[in-house]
Amino acid sequence: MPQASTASRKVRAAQTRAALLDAARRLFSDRGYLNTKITDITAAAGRSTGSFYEHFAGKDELLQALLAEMEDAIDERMVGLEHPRDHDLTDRDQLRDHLGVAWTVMRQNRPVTLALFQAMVADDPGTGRAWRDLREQTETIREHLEYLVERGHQLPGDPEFIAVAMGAMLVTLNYAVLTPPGGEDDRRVIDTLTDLLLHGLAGPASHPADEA
Amino acid sequence: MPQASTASRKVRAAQTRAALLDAARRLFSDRGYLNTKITDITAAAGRSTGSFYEHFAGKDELLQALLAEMEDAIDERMVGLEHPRDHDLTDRDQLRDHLGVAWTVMRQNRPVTLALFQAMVADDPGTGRAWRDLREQTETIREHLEYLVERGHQLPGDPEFIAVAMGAMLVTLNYAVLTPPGGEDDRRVIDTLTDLLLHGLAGPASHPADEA
DNA sequence: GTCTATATTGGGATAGAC
DNA sequence: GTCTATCCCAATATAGAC
Repeated sequence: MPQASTASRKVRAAQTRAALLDAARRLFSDRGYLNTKITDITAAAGRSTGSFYEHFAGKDELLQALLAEMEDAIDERMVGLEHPRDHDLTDRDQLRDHLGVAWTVMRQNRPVTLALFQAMVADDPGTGRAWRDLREQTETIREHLEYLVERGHQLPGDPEFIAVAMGAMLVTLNYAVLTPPGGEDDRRVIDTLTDLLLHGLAGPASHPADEA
Repeated sequence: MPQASTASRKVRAAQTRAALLDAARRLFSDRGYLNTKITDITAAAGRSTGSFYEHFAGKDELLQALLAEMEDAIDERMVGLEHPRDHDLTDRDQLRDHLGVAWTVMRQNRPVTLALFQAMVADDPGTGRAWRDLREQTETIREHLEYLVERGHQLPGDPEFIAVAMGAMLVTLNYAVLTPPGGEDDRRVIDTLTDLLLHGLAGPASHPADEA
């Protein structure tokens, strides 16, 4: 049975770990993952370098921990929500819903999504990691698109490619757009992307009847 | 007036410079810009480190030189080609033409475009460089979109944002797609992107009359 | 201009006291 | 577990002979 001192030791360890993760998040969203040094994190967290390695083997492992935390948070919010394969992405509301969730999650976890993006791009291009990562991240979208194809809908091309292309646009915009999350800007982004991806630059075709 | 030995000296210097640029191009497309060390370049070029600094102040300056070479090559091929603002990107042929040129140029200069992409993403996110770069690279598209708006066409959102979103998709796909340039794959990519951006996932609207 | 050899530095990682 | 102090190396950059 743990003594009081042992327990308190554990608590402090957890505090340190949390402080490191928190400092990392703050730094990542500002200077980015690549330019943030381990010493920057420890300094911002008010801990020592030695202490860092007691908790993480390196910066990449810390990023994995942040990712795990993010996924836990998402799972918690999504608990019990069914997500059947047969969503119709050519339905505006359903498409908007998907893009909205994706965008919101990315924005709310910007330090992490941004770090993952940098890590992906910093890797050697020849490894094909970028395609693999994008493919994984857009798995759900791909399934929905494949479902559409099965039902006889004519997509502009290969579902896998289209899904990756959509993902590429989203993650890069998430990186490039600086406006703070949760505001009016997010709504506008989601609306624009929805309409762009639904009907393209040409817009919803105005039926001859409408013009009369 | 330069002597024979002086001229030959200049020639050898130019050769070295060219060898360094060439080696860099080869390495960039494989391991990427960020992971390529200056010593890698000099080794691949069969020159010494000291010699490198005689030609470039650093890796970033070498990249600028590569960029300049690329722009020269483009200018040369585009010489005399008018590019009026009043292109209609809701016309399939014109849209496809723009996307095709953009994609082909990126692919043919993949070492450079890839390096520029990595450099853009590696920068601190807070500086807004990503948005600025994407905005610049899509200037032509933006102008065409603004022209459409002026003519009363309803775009899915702000022209600047749409142009950047299109650029984000293109440059990230250029990074992620590994297939060699110039092949059948390029044609398919261009076709898919054209149709996706023209009419979206829903596809060209089938008029009620067509279904009868 | 190009080379070899060396200086320099930033930052990741560990040793050992507490 | 946390700290301070130190080691270590990779990679940049320079010095100086040729």
